[in-house]
Amino acid sequence: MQRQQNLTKNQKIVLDIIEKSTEPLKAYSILSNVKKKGINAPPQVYRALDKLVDMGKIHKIESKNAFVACQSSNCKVSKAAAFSICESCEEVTEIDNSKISKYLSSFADKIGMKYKKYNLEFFGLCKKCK
Amino acid sequence: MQRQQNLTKNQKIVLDIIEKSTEPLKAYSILSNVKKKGINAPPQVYRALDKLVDMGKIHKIESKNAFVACQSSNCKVSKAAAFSICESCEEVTEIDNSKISKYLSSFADKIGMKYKKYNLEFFGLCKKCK
DNA sequence: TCTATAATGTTATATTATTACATAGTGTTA
DNA sequence: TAACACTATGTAATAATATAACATTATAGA
Repeated sequence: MQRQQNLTKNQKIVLDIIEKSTEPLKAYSILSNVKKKGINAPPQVYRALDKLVDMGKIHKIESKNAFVACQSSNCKVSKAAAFSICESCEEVTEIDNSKISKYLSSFADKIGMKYKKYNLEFFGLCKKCK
Repeated sequence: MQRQQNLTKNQKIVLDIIEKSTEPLKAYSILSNVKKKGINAPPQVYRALDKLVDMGKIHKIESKNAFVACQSSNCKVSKAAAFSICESCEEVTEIDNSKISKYLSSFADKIGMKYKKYNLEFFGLCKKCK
């Protein structure tokens, strides 16, 4: 069974490039960037991405089919993530907001759901673009 | 300029099938269901879907690449949407929650963003599957 | 070492979405 | 009505995203 800190070779390569990026990366963009490191085909990238998401090391921005490194240590536990996305400059920022988490888990209780995780994507114009 | 209530032929066909469905529908599933009505190719479906989303008549469940009819009259204005998704039975339910909206718009103020819309997907086990 | 399991590599293919361009309808106004 | 801009439609081709299937190799325990 794989542990948090024991990333495999491909997982390390993929995580590394995502962490170095200032913007969300798409799977095929990752692929083209890691060809020189011996990763040749989509499944190798997608497998690494899946595991990294499971571990909470990265998040998928669903509305963009792109991946960002987790910027919040909380995610390792909750796998919950919230992002603000600027519709002008495309900047994506992770919102580390325990209030949202708390609110949603109490909301889950109220409607009788068992809380697992959530994904929140919040669109608008950032400070700079406003 | 197109108005809320004046849907075009293709938009009506697509909206109709989404409204009649009890689960989120994918674009190509919609396509195969409307071939008998004279819609033959993906762009016809995607164009209708785009417009319907813009109008707030339907929402896209990003994590599933699928579309559901809006179940809340509020969305027409805010284009904000929240869903609970059961990971066991796949049931998707729209959460009409003004608290979340209010909270997020005040949050936007706080971080200096101009609020446009949000998409929240909330995963867990529903009452029945728990 | 043996064995079970996880990870990797590879080819092919499925699924989702868009581009590009031709055609037809609709409303406005000169 | 004719000319026009604009929206919607139809169609073929292709781009972008993701997975299936299977062979091989590495790794960790018993």
